[in-house]
Order: sequence, then structure tokens, then C-alpha cells
Amino acid sequence: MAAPTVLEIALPTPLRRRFDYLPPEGVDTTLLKPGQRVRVPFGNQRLIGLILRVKSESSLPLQNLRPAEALLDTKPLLPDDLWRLCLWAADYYQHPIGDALHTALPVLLRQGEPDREKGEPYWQLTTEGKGLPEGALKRAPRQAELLAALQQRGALNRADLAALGIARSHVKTLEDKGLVFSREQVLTPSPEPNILRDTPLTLSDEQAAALAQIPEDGFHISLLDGTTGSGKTEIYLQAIARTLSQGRQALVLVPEIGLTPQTLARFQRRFAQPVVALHSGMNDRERLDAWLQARDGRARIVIGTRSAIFTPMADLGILIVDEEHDSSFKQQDGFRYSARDLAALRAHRLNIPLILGSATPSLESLHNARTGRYHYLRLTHRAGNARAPELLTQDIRRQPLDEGFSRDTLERIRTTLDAGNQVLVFLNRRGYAPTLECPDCGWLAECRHCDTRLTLHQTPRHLHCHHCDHQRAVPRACPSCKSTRLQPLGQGTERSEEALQRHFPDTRVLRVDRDSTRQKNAFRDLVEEVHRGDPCILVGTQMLAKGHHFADVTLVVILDSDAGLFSTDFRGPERMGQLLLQVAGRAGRADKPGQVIIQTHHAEHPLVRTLLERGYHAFAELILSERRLTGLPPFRHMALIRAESKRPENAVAFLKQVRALAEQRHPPGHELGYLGPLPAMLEKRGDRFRYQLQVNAANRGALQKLLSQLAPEMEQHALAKRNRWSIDVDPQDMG
DNA sequence: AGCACGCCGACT
DNA sequence: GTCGGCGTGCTC
Ligand SMILES: [Zn+2]
Ligand SMILES: [Zn+2]
Repeated sequence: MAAPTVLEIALPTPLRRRFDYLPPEGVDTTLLKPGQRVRVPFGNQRLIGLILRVKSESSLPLQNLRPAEALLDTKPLLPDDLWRLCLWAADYYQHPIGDALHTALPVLLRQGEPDREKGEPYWQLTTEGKGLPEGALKRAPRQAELLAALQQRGALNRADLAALGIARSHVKTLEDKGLVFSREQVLTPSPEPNILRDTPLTLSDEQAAALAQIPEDGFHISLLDGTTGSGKTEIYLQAIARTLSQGRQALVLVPEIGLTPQTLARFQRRFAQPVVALHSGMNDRERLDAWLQARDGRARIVIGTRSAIFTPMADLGILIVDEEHDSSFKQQDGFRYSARDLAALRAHRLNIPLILGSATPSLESLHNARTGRYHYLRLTHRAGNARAPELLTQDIRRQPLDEGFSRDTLERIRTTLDAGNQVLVFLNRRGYAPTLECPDCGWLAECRHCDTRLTLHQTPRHLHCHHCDHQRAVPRACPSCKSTRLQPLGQGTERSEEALQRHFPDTRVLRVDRDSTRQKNAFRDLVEEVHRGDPCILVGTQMLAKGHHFADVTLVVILDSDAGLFSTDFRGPERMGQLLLQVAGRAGRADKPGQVIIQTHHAEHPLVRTLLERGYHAFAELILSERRLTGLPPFRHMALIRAESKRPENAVAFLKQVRALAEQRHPPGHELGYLGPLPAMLEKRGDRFRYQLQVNAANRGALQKLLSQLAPEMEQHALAKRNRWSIDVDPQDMG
């Protein structure tokens, strides 16, 4: 008897197991390959899984195996290099393999859609439709009109229908009557011989030197460290041009917030070759089509956010990660991969160059540059003859503040507006005020479901928890003492907007935060208005800091620069510095030097002073030396095991046992250290109590080995079922 | 995670 | 009488 064929399948479940199935009935087993999708029965659901292995035995008796229902692909979905990268990442980030693979695929492929592009639909008459006598369908004039047009022209596409002014519903009716049928065709533009559309800018000596040090092929990681306006993008564009002329593709990753139509337009203006985007604003079909175009090589440049690191590329020749320090490159739930770190691995496996660019590189990357893993490239000059903005620290400890603004700040805002320039006010707190307080008894509006205060919003007026989305009406009287003198406590963007409007009644004050830009084109319209250049004040959150440059802004005011300085997250100060410089970088350009006012309560703090007096590199150096002493990343490696439960004791007990298991496997010492379980930064959130166990290691190997042993044991543990738990390798956010 | 089964409170 | 609350068990 011939050996049986058994399929080892990855299924989208949180179970850290692989499932064995028999091949679908009637399928030639020689056609079965790892990486193909199958539809399988699972309990009483049907799931889409991926073949991991085709083997001839199973640890289960064969009669217990169910046959797969269908084979969905004739070829593996992913090219081999990407397939292996996904498997590696599931392992490294300790995520169940089926779920990891599903996360890496476009939604429609997860759902079992064929890996084929949807073409442009067009309609033709069926035989029956053709046989219809002239003047038929008298009682349905629009349908008759459509029939006549089809009889005359043979076929109509969407544009034709629009031109004729015929709604799709009429076409649908005729389809249902069997008179018309639809087909689709994929439009394949003929390959474009030219690489460039616009002529490249002339590089400065510094830029040219940097580009010359980036090899055209072979594995190589460059950390391109250049201040705002120093022309990093031009280097990316010219490096991409070299790759395209070798006939290879480019993949560019940008932060969530940075993939604006302007970014895309800049690439499309420069290159004659097809550029596609992959971002959250696209629907599932658009994303799949772009993915397919990248895979078969029609798309030559792909620009995308985090998940685009999993785009299959027919012949990838260069990888670029812009704003590499941005935390959006690390997925914060489910499959917690770092797209930046995976980019490094992908470049290594493909033997191609990777450029990591930032004005404020992450400490990890600076460390890697220092130890020689990355090639360090520095751009210090701003393009043209632009000068760096002037930084002014304002110690606000003993100054009277008017709604958060010092007198001097207001004075400078006025001067700037009078000179016909624009002002940007940065406050990383949306809403009207961080909370509502009762001055008579000290009551504060707290969230019922979280350990946090409710934020007061005025447009529309309500109290809102930013952590669990809980909302409630604003009470008229204090729930505790019935006082009616409830008042907002602290400053949010809405309140700053109101205060600025009161001080400058004749000036446009524009608020930019998630609330004010919720409507579809709100942000675009606002950007357009600001670009017209009339004096105005922009007030907003980090939405203002990232992506957009406003050329007529000559004064930037940073109101709450200290947030993050005393955070329990060890990355708080690093992020504060990066955000601060990013905001500061919005000020001024060639012909208009900029000014940045930093209002701070901690003007004497060594980190603040270092950052403002000696710059980001000295600041980074200072933090790195602290990290070395305290044994934090990048000097030691870290994983966070989190657990949350409605009953706090469940989470604590589970993590205590996990720690015991871990210490059994590997006693604490230099190689591996354990800390916790400790309450998370927000201990209670959405009615769940959150705790975490920190594991730190001298090297990745030891951490990896421990976690790989621990994960299956945790899954088996009785207490695991009473908790939601996860493992976060290289955590970005300690919350 | 889903999704079943299963056994006790307040509804048509 | 049943609709539905979520406890626990299983998925090749
Ligand atoms: Zn009160
Ligand atoms: Zn809440």
C-alpha cells in the first residue's frame, strides 16, 4: 500500500498548533505544495488555511484526520523568500503561526478569494438579448435605451454607461432577465521604457557623498541620519532610480500618518514606472490588486505602511524605511512584529541594500550604527540656504499662564501674525480639558471602567474616556457634594483653540486633531487653506508633527513638552525628544528663518537641557549611557508577557506561575532576568486588570529559547483560560 | 478565538 | 413553558 499523504496546515486560530488533514478528495497529491491555501472543516466552521508541509505520516491515527475540502491555489501564494520570512517572524515574535500568516496576507486572500486581479467590468448581450426584436421593452425606456446601445456598439464598460447616464441598477435588471452578461478584463498597460519622468534635483556635496556610500546591490544597511529639510527623500529617489534601471523593484515603508497623497504624488512625478500604494485608506480589493501587481512585477515601486513589509515582490532590489524611529512600525496587538526589523532581515536574505532614514533615529539604530552593523550616513545641512530654527526655552514654573500660554509666548505669536506669517501650536492632548473637577470637594470625573480620568470635550459637549471609549454626559452638579461650580482642569486642544481665538479674534485659528479631522476631506481642505499662506494659527496634536510641512509657519509653540519625561515607560524621554524635534522641524524654510518656543516646567532637567543646548545626538548619547547602566534595550533584549482578566488575581496568579516555570527552565542571572508580575501602566482598562512580566536577556538566543519553551506551557496552563495573554518580543510600548 | 453544549433566572 | 446569561470544552 502506498504511503498516505498528510497535509500539515496553519489555521487562523490562537492555538499554537499545526493541524493535520488528508488531501481534498479527487486532487492529484503531486500538485500539493507548501504555501498553497486550502479550505478545511474545523470543528463546525470552515477555515482557510495554508499548507506548511506535505508529509506521509501524522502523530494522530489517520482515521481521525478529516479531509480538506478544497485546494484554492495552483501555486504557492508567496515567493519563497517571503514565505520563509513570515515563518521566521511567527517564531521570533512567538505568535501562533496560522494567525501570523493570515495577518501577513491581504484580507481577501484570507477569505479565500482567488489571487487574481479584478478587471474592469464590461457588458454584452446574450444570445437571447441579441434575438430581441427592435422596440422591445417599451415599458422600460431606460432598459430599452441600454439594449439599443448594446446592439449598436457590441459592448459597454463603466465609463460608457456613465456617459449614457444609465444607472447600474438597469444593467442588473437586464442581467437578471438573462438578456445581458458581464465580463471583466484586466487592463495591462504596456511596459514603460523610461525610468524617470521629472529630472532629479542636483544633489548637494553632502547628499552626493551619502548616496555614493549606498551600494547599488548586495546586503548593506545604511542609517541615513539627516535633519528635517536635509534632503533624505531626494537620496531615496535617486537610490531607487538606480535600482529601477537594473530592472529591479523598490519597496518603501513610511509611518501610518506619512502616506499622504503628496508623498505618493512626489514619487509619481519623479518616476515614469508604475508606483502603487498600500495603506489603510484603501479597500480590500484595491489592496489585493496592488499586492498582485507587486508580486507579478508590474508595480515597480511599492509605498506602504507597516504591513507592506509583507508585500511579495517579483524582483526586489532595494528597501527603504522612512522615519525609522516611528513607533507605528511595530504592530501593537495580535502578531506584534516590527516592520523595520523585518526589513533588515528581508534585505539580508535577499542580499539587497536597506536605507533607514530619520531626523531623530531610534536609539536601537544609533546603537547598531555605533557597533558597525549599520553604515552611518549623516546629513547636517538643510537644502538651499535654510537655517535651523532657533530654539527658545521658556521656564514656566514661576510665570502666570493664560490658558496655558505665557505672556511672552502670546507676544511672539502676535508679532509673527503681524509680520504676515503663520503660527503652529503643539499640544499633544485632544479634547477641551484632561478632566473635570469640583473645586469644593476635589471630585474628579473618572472612568467607571478604567483607572483614568475622563476627558472633557466641548464639540460636542461630553465626557470621554480615551482608553475604553466610554462616554457620558457632563453632570450639572458635582456627584459627590452637589456643588454646581464644576470646572475644567488643564488644557486640551479645544481649549487652546478657544483661548487663541479670544486673544486673536481677527485671525483664523484652525484645530488639527483626530476629532477635528474626522470628516472625510477635513484634513485635506485644511492643509489647502494653510498652504494659501494667509496668517493663521494652527493648534493641534501630533497629527501636525508628522508628514506635513507648512512652509509659511515661522513660529512653533510647544506647550506640554514635558509629557513623557517622567513616564514609567523607559522609552518616554526618547520619544519626547523625537516628537519635540519633529515639531520644531515644522518651523521656517529657506527665506524665512523659524523660531521654536518650548514651554517647560523642567528647564533644568539634564535631558531637557542636553536636548535643547547640545542637540539630539548628545541627548541620545546620554540616554544610551543610562540604558547601558540599567541594563535596558538596546544593551539587553526584552520581552513582555502580558495578562489581563476581569479579576486581578487571575492575571497575577497566572504570571506568577509563568515566572516560576521560567525560573525552573532558566534560573535568573546575567543571561536571563525576570521582573514582575507588575501592574501595567493603566492597571484597569475597559474593566480588565492588566499585569505584565518582564523578561530581559543578555542575548536574543537565550530569550528566544526560553520563550519557545514557555509559550506552549503557558497555553496548556489551566489559568491561561481565565486570562487574555500575549507575548511581546522587543516591546515598543511598555503600557 | 469561535462555537457548541449545558444548566438556572425572568419573559411572551 | 422558552429565550438567553456565560461557564467549560473542543477544534486535525
Ligand atoms: Zn464636589
Ligand atoms: Zn475608560
